[in-house]
Amino acid sequence: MLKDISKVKKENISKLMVSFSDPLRLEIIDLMMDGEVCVCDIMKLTKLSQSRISYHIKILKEAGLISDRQEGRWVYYSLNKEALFLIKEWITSLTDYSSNKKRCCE
Amino acid sequence: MLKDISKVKKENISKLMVSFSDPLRLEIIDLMMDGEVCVCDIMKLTKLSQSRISYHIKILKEAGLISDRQEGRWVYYSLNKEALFLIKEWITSLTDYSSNKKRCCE
DNA sequence: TTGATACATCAAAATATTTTGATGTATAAT
DNA sequence: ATTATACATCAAAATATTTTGATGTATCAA
Repeated sequence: MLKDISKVKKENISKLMVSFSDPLRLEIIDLMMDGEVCVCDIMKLTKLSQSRISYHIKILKEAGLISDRQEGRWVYYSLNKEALFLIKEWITSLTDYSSNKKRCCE
Repeated sequence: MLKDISKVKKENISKLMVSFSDPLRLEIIDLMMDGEVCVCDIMKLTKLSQSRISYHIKILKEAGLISDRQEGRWVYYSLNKEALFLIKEWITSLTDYSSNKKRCCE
């Protein structure tokens, strides 16, 4: 099964996956691929309301997917590589599954 | 379904991520790491209702994450490696993002 | 100190997802 | 032919998530 990875991190994986599960959040993540962004950047680029963006930012942050850095009035958000590696590791463990064909319902 | 990796991407990624976003589905995925399973296997192992399992199986299937193979009365489900590689590739593209620090809101 | 900017947070409404229990379909065994 | 098994599907109810609009807080500039 998921061995060592699952024991400590299953909760995290779940939250991370939820954080990826909204199209708007995927868009925001997409924007962060070019570097740090602040909410006003996202507003300009997506034409979405501020509170709506803040809401999604919060989900991403609580999942550990993004980090923030305040500078004066601005808060800069960026992708958290550690979290991305965690997911990648988990996906890799999935691709290593055994393809045994089993009889079921015996 | 997932054939043309570079082209389909975003829509599929979104569906795949949604399919990962439910704890029950993660459990089902976990069970599939040991090889094929049928609904009755999952029922025995998880003690969940049949229709509940079927519902989640459907989501996973529609996202392209699992494949099915019927044999008599049984339907065997297994993880679809192509889909897993697609996700991995996407996550990899995220980890390659640039970490530029930019001034915002100008 | 006043006003503007950048963002967070809140409660209510809108919307989407999940669960349940019932029913349907195909296969297979008697 | 009848019955049982394995699973799918459906509609309604339960639950969770998202959106909206208003308000709050901190920073900064005049």
